[in-house]
Amino acid sequence: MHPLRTHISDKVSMTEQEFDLVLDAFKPRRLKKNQLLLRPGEICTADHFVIGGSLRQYYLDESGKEHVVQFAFENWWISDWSSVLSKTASFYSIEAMEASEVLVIGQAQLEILFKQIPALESYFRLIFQQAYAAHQRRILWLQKPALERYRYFASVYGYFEQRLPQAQIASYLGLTRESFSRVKRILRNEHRKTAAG
Amino acid sequence: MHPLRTHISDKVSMTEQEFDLVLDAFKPRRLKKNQLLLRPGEICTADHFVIGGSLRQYYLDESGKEHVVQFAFENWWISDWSSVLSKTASFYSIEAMEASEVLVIGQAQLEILFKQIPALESYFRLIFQQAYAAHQRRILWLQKPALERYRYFASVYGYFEQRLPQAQIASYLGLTRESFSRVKRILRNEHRKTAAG
DNA sequence: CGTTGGCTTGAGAGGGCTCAAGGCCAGTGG
DNA sequence: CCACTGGCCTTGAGCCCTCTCAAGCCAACG
Repeated sequence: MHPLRTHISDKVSMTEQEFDLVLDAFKPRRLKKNQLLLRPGEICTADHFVIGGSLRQYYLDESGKEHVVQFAFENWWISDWSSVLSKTASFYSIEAMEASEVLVIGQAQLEILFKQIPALESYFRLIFQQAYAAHQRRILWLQKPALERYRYFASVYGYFEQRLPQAQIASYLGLTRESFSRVKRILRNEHRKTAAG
Repeated sequence: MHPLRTHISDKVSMTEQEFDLVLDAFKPRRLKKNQLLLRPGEICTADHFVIGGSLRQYYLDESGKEHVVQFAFENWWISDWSSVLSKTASFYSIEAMEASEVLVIGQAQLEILFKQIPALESYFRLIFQQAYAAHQRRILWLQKPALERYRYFASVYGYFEQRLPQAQIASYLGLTRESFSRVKRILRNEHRKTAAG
């Protein structure tokens, strides 16, 4: 079954015909490593469903530092919904971290589909609801010290962690690479002690 | 016009009959100052639309400190959607900061209405989409130094600021009361200089 | 083998925290 | 009318965590 179909079926029920309609509205797009899917200053007009690879959404601050706000892997959605909704310039970049493939759907197209297929709107309502809840949790643990942040990250992102460069994880955790490196050393030492008994 | 009707009409179009159906599904609830609308450990099963007053949603950490994640004023929605969705115990409290009145709707009831009135689901989809975008922005400025956080807060929350106790604002900004107090002094001094020329 | 990218280590600085007082009302009761 | 109280905000001193800046290390690659 198509990965998008699987993902939708996990949340709402949709007929084959409806899903075919949905799938027709998407265009596939391949991205090379480090290629940008969205550039800051552009108005984002589409949503993207990740078929393969991994992407990150980040903000470039005044001093040129990158702040990762979001990752996306297989079966995740990624977009700057703030820009889409308000039709204003995005201040985020979305970049492929590995060679990736995404399915693209324009917001206008999506709105049309919502009218035809209420179940699709239910699905997106759930997606946003979950994303919102996840971000609320993230705000909480961003206020904890570095070590706990990392522990939480490791527990939530589990095996994805291995696919991510340290610098990206550090940024996502709101840490510098250096501090992140030190945090990991502390954890390593704890494990050594535990292992040694 | 009913405040909820106004709020819905700003985002989607809905007939009188549909809106009457919606409104019938709500129950009003009055809260005294400091009264809890949601207690940690409870499963949250409802959404709440604020008619009057103000509420805050906060997390009590292991050391007993409160972390405000969200405020709600007139015409805002507030709930622990994470708990609603997953039907698990909430780790948030929602408390009235002033004597307040909210309209309550159970999630089950809401799902039924979604089936009957697709426009309502559109409305909620938009609400969540906006809430998500707002939280993403919040994550960004939570990483900036205290002064900038406060400036941003003041620019976004504008006149609500006067209705909020300092301690709540401090917590929302991820600061202690003391640090927040110092930040405000710095800003006052800046203004004095500017005013004096 | 030099370069480049990604990770680690070190030393010093600084922003925000903790703990502990101190000030300023508004409300209350003598 | 005034002292007392409790809530709320401010101030101060010292500390700690994380940042910055600067090297150093290692593996991959040309």
